[in-house]
Amino acid sequence: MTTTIKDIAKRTGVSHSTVSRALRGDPLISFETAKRIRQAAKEMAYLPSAAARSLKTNRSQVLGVIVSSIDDPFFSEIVFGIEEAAQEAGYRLFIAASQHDPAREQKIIQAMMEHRTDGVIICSSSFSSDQGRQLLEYGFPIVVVNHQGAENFHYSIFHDDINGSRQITRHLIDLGHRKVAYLGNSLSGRTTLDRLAGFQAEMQAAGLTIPDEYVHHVAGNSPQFGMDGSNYLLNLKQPPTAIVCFNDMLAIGVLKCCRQAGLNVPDDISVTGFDNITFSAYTHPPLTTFDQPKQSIGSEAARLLLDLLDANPNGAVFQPKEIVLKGRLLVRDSTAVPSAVRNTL
Amino acid sequence: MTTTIKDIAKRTGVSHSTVSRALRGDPLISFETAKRIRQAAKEMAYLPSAAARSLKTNRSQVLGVIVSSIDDPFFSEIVFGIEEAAQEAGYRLFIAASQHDPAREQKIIQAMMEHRTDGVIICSSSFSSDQGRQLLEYGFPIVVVNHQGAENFHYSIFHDDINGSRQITRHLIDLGHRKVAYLGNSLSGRTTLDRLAGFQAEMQAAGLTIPDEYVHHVAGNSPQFGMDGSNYLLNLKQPPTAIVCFNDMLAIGVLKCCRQAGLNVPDDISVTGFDNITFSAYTHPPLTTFDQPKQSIGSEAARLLLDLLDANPNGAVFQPKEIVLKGRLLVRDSTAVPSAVRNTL
DNA sequence: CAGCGTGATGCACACGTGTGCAGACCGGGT
DNA sequence: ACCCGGTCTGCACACGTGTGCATCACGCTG
Repeated sequence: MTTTIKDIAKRTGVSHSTVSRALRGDPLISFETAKRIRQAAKEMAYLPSAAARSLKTNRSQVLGVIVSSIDDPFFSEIVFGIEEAAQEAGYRLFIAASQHDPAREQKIIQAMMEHRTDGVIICSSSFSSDQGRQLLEYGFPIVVVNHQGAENFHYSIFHDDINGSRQITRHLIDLGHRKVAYLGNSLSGRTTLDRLAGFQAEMQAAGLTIPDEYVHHVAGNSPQFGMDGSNYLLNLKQPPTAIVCFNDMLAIGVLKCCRQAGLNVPDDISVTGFDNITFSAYTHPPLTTFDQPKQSIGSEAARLLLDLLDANPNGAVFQPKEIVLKGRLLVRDSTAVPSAVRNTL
Repeated sequence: MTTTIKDIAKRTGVSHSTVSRALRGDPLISFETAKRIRQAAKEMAYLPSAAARSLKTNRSQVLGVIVSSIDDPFFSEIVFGIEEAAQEAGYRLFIAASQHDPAREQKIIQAMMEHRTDGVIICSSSFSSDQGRQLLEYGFPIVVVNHQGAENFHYSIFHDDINGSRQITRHLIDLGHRKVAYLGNSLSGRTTLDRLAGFQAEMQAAGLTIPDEYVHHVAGNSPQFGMDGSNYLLNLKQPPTAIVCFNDMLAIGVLKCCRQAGLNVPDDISVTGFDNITFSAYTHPPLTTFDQPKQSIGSEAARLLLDLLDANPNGAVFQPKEIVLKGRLLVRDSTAVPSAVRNTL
């Protein structure tokens, strides 16, 4: 059996309320008594029951985290940031992966509500707005990561993807590329659209047109999908001289596909990624990418949510808040002057 | 306010006990009443309070998962397997990363105990036996993944690393390698020792000796550590013709280091990994590795734990159980006949 | 008509913790 | 002697759910 405050009360000869107060550090209890009680608690290896406390206080000290998939390194790093911040504040994490499956999402939401999670952080790109509304109706503080459906929720934190994508594109244009394609992931919703928008904006600013077939979407994030997508692009009548990939995962597949097609990166074709996941530094050639501060995004999201929790009990409705983080262009070796231009030098 | 069974009781004109029974599907309640109650519950958007239930039943429907680090793809995939199995059985996951930090581990354990987690799965390589004992004393069912300190716990599930490592080593020996080095991760405890043992056993079986300086350990799992380690090995007076790496993460760093040193893999030197993480198929050259069934390991661990939970309430002590899973050698392009041998052909 | 069994429901308590309120105790000032 | 204020502690109830037991209505049998 686990020991309870009643056991401690019996042993120290006080009431269980006194024990409760003493352990919570209530100044009502005299120092001497509190000391005795703490001592006894330690000796009896007392551990408070989170269930009982949460039942009484309506606070679970748990944050829910909904993520598209755990084994995507991008999300892993964000979760890492969340965990750091949560841990520090004495909160625990309740993590679940939606796997782009609506039925599964529904179960996750239900579970989080049943556990009376204090708040929820959504990093799932495919999160439906119906389900978001459902959470909101229950009064859950929600923070959205990565701009996903941010208009429905009031608190969000995201990376400036449009700007990042513009920088990537600018970099390629500066190198002399004119025929640039975009490879997106149709499952990534808003994020892929933002990056596409940045790409288009910068191309347009440079007076360059984008043939329809140069914008291609695949339905997943793995390198395998990157290979599929680049297969398509490389087999166009007019293949591009550079491919802007939605993220590093796809780019890694693109690199492999190019190699298999006998193309040398970056001499024959340039490839860019996005996110700067760990492995992007170890591809061959190392990937030019946009370094998104993933860990900061996670920890900022957690902090924002925690702030909301501190304020909400008053019933005070916060101002909607958006935090935008900026990353930086990381030029490595997968991009270079296109061969056509090089030959004219 | 959230609705409770009392609210439903008031609305349907029955007692709260009847509601409780009806919703739990107790056959004591007449079909008609149960139907009315279920209907009302749905209309009122009732969601049971996990805290209250868990307080009363002493079951939280939550499994604790302790992992070394979330952003290591190897662990991510194991967690993925755990989640699949847990979700199916109606259990939730409580994930925490120890980051090889004992203080942090202590906090994690405490949190899990306070939440009265139904059971714990430990995937953390650096988990101290003190803390394990602490968990056991509290009567937690524990399943250990990857052989880590399995002798202290009664239920474990792991991959046959010794055999896998032998196969990898055998493969290199068959190719003609005689000067083979092992690059381990000193933080991975038992796992790295098993793989080292397999390596040594197979080398010995082939009548080959291993110079002391051919066994080298680094203190982490990132590719960067792999680069550090291979830097050491390549600068020996007698550098090896093949490097057996503890895992893919290290191997990925080794590949990069070799390239930077102007060495061609596999023509100049062979490199092997272990685990078959997603990226090992996309390195250049694609990595020869040992495919460990990570997802199965996770789901098997969860299933074993769930079995324990079903049985334990009776107080019946289970037989200790070890489940050993086997993987398979995956020969890709990072290994080849050593140049010295090739030249004599 | 009494007695009994059966099926459906309510009563009351329990789980472990937190908290408003009352009350006990003590010392000091009139 | 009385009162007052301050300090400390206990009583009792609450949180939402689950469950043993008593209760009640009903129909059947002898």
